[in-house]
Amino acid sequence: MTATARPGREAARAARRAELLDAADRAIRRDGPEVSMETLAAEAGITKPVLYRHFTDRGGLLDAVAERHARRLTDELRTALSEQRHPRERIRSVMATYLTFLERDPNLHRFVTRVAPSERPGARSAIDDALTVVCDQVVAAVARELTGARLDPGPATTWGIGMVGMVQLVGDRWIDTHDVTREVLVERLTDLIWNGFRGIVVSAPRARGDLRGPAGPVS
Amino acid sequence: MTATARPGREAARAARRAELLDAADRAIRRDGPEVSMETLAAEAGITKPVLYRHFTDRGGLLDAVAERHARRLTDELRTALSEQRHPRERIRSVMATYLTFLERDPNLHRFVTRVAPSERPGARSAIDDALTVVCDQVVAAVARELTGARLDPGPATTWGIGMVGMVQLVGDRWIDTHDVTREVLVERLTDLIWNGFRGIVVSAPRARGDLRGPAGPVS
DNA sequence: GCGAAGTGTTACCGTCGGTAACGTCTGCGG
DNA sequence: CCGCAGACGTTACCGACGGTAACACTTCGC
Repeated sequence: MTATARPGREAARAARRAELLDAADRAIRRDGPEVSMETLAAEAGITKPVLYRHFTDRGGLLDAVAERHARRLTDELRTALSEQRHPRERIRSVMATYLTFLERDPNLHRFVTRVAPSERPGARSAIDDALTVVCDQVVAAVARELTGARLDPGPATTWGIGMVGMVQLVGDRWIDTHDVTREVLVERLTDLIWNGFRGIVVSAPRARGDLRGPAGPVS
Repeated sequence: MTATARPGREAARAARRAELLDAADRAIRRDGPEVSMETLAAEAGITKPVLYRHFTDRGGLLDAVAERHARRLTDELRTALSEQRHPRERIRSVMATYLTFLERDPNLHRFVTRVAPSERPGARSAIDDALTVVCDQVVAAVARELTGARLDPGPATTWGIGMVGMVQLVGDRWIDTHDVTREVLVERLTDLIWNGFRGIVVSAPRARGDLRGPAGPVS
């Protein structure tokens, strides 16, 4: 617009894209996830073809919207996982982070976890990727914990993913009922997970340096 | 008044409905969950309006298809929960039941857990209900276990739902990778859950300890 | 035979995702 | 100053799909 010199066509395009995403975000928050492309465009003050010049298709747009939030979430989770030193606090921190995110905007969460993935039949959506990222983070943390305790890190993937799924469904139901406070929920989930691990660690054969088989560290 | 209450009429209609559902089931298995109503009708050897006379709309049809499988699953889970006496075996049995169901027809599972629910925007789908039923079953079992151990059954809902979510996501990812056998997966999940509970039950007043440190022997 | 009710059809509508084709403003090189 | 390249925006349309109206054929009780 003004004397912005030459912000670079590329940068300008990226900025415009961000604006469109902001508008889409507003529209989704307001009208739910089934908004038509027309409404999406109208919210941005333009018409459909412009949207299609910035995003390949509806799936691409929704995917991009979801990706922003997913990225924010994964970032927060990453710090939560890295900040806390004590394993139990780490678990609790992750739980609290996720549930806070969930509580902040339930509609958006529904959109991200339910609608956006199923909107693109075959393609791997950014949401799937984001969930994968979250799972990978947790899995890696679990694996570290296991190897630190001289245990076979093989089950880390299963357990890590399991924790994510656990929090996901619990959170999903909790949005509707809101039957307990977030703090209580966090406490309960942490209890279950923490005790689960402690039980495994305590009851497992603890031969030093005995990682069953040639199974290396988890990918 | 509709005094024409033929005894066979109602049954015939139900039978026809079942046929249509069978056809829909085949089509979904073959072409994925995004099948058009035309294809669905064609698979049954008829045209669209007939479908709409038996089911209110697309959502209703999909819902009915999903409900059958959901009912089968919940039945199997119910028996699995009631047959086994030992808590650990009960957990294992439920896990195995669900994963077997999952393995038997992955596309169908995807359809049931992903597509069908989001197909009806606001309405509570039969799938949601089915998931609720499953959760309720597990929650009740957990509550029984807790009260049996003279513990507060308050967290039962959280833990029960958490377990369901855990198995759900783990199973979902497992379909794609199939990185371990079902038996191993069942074992790992059972380990986590069982140890989680044992840890809680054993250490009613929670004792905190670092995983890496010399965790005091429990049990 | 005749209406009622069920089963089936064709032909259509409205919506929506997606696109082609056109107009407009801007800045650049001649 | 002219013209042209190209991004930004539009209108008008297509095709697919969910859903429905209207009509035709069988069946059965009266």
